[in-house]
Amino acid sequence: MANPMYRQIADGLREQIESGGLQPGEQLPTELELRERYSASRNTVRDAIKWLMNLGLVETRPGQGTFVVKKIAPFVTTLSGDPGTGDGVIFQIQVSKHGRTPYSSPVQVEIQKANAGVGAELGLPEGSQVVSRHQKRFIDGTPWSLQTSFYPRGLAVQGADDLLLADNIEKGAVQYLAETLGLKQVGYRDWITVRAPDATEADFFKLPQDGRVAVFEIFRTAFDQTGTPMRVTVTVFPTDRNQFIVEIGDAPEPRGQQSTEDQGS
Amino acid sequence: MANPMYRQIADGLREQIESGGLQPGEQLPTELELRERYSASRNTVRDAIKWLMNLGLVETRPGQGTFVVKKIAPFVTTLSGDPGTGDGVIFQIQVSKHGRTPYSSPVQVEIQKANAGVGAELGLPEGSQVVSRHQKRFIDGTPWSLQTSFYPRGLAVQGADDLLLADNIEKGAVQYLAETLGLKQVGYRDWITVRAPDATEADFFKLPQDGRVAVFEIFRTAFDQTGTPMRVTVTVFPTDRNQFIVEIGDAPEPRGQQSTEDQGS
DNA sequence: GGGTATTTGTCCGTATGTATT
DNA sequence: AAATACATACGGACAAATACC
Repeated sequence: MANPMYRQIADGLREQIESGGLQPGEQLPTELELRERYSASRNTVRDAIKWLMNLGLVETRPGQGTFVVKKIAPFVTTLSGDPGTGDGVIFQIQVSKHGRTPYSSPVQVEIQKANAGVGAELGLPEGSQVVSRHQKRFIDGTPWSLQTSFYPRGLAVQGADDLLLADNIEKGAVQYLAETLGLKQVGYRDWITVRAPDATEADFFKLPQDGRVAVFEIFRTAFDQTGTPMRVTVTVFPTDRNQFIVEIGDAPEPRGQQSTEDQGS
Repeated sequence: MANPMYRQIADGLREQIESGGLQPGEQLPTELELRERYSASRNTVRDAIKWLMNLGLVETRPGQGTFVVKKIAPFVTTLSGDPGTGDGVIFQIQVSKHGRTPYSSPVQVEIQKANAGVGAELGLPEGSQVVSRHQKRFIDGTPWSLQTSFYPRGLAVQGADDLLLADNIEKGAVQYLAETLGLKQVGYRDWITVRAPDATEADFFKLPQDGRVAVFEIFRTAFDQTGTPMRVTVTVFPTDRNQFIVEIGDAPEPRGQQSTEDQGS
């Protein structure tokens, strides 16, 4: 009896879940029933359920019960796309291609002082101003990613006025910059990290506030034909519904989205 | 008073941590002290600390106390390397280049029946046999990743006998296959997911068993000059000490590892 | 090694609040 | 309004891990 009782209870339930005895979406016995079944106090049963919650296996709904989590059908984004295309356009294309419905919110534009990370990445002097363009993205109505692009303020001054327009740029900001300023995006570097969501992100993605579900944070720095960084785009994706693909060298087309276990809705 | 008391206590402590009032590695007040400071019961104080633990801000050590977590200096792996080089060689090069010390355990070789995922990815019929080569990797003595490569059993039969040797192949398995069978790796596809670690992984990486710290799982399918998959490599990396970079098109060299906040030891 | 104090971990019982049906 | 089920909060008891003498 090495393990504490709440772990044994948790393991028992876990086995039922992983063996399929309890299907995704199905309700677990109530705390009272578990208390009797395992001859434990209600608090001990609750500890077991908290453990399973931290593992992401179950979720509780006050007034209803405890349920086996249904996995969200993940969306797979290919990071190694055309080096000359903007992120918004890529999102629309990739999502549509898989028969799902993309939606991008109107762009929220601000002029900000660059913070340390973005300023350094863009190669701007301390305290420079940047144009920030923020968007929320959805797939099939589900909140999917939060994206903010930063452009040097100088670009807008040099003639790319529409960068300051609080509206989607039809052909994408990258294409627009190519047409107005001759700035061609010839490559980018993505820096991928995983962290706990902040309160705003948890709220938007409807994630639990306690940080159980982490988010990807992808910093994309894009370069023009002179090797100068022309934008930094920071996109945040919940890890419970996003996966990524990178293709290097010659790789045949994948056979479609690996839908691990699409447990539908 | 919208928030429950344990959240208020947690927020108070959180502010002290994020403002720097409590430094990484520093000990928090004991449960007894917090109980008096906030006029709450010990269990309520413990709920507050559990909340902070889930957020990854503190850790508890039985018999000692509760401490602000010290972040591990992350290692950044570039996924978009030379399309013709194997993963083991890349690991050695990249880690050494940043002045850190790589170590790869001896290879553990097994012949297995391919599971559904690997078999499909390699394009093998149901139930085919594969050679599995497993390695543990460390950086500066810290467990860093678990890697398993799968090769079609046929390759060993066709003359690549050393695939079955339980030992590191000096120049890397990929180079070895090129020399013996003329199989050149010309590209690969990485599929990046994040999930909770299983018990074995949590144990090896010294992660908490409750799944607070997630792991990256990267499926790399590598292709030979005929477009045929020649290997599948699955690597697991804890998200608390790993980040990734992908470079597409023309991107200048990064200025070195972004050492977010290297909070030393 | 032993003994003791400190600190967190587990487990119990109970009461009351809040969300949902 | 009533019943059900989870959420919060309190108090107490003992166990286990650690540090120190």
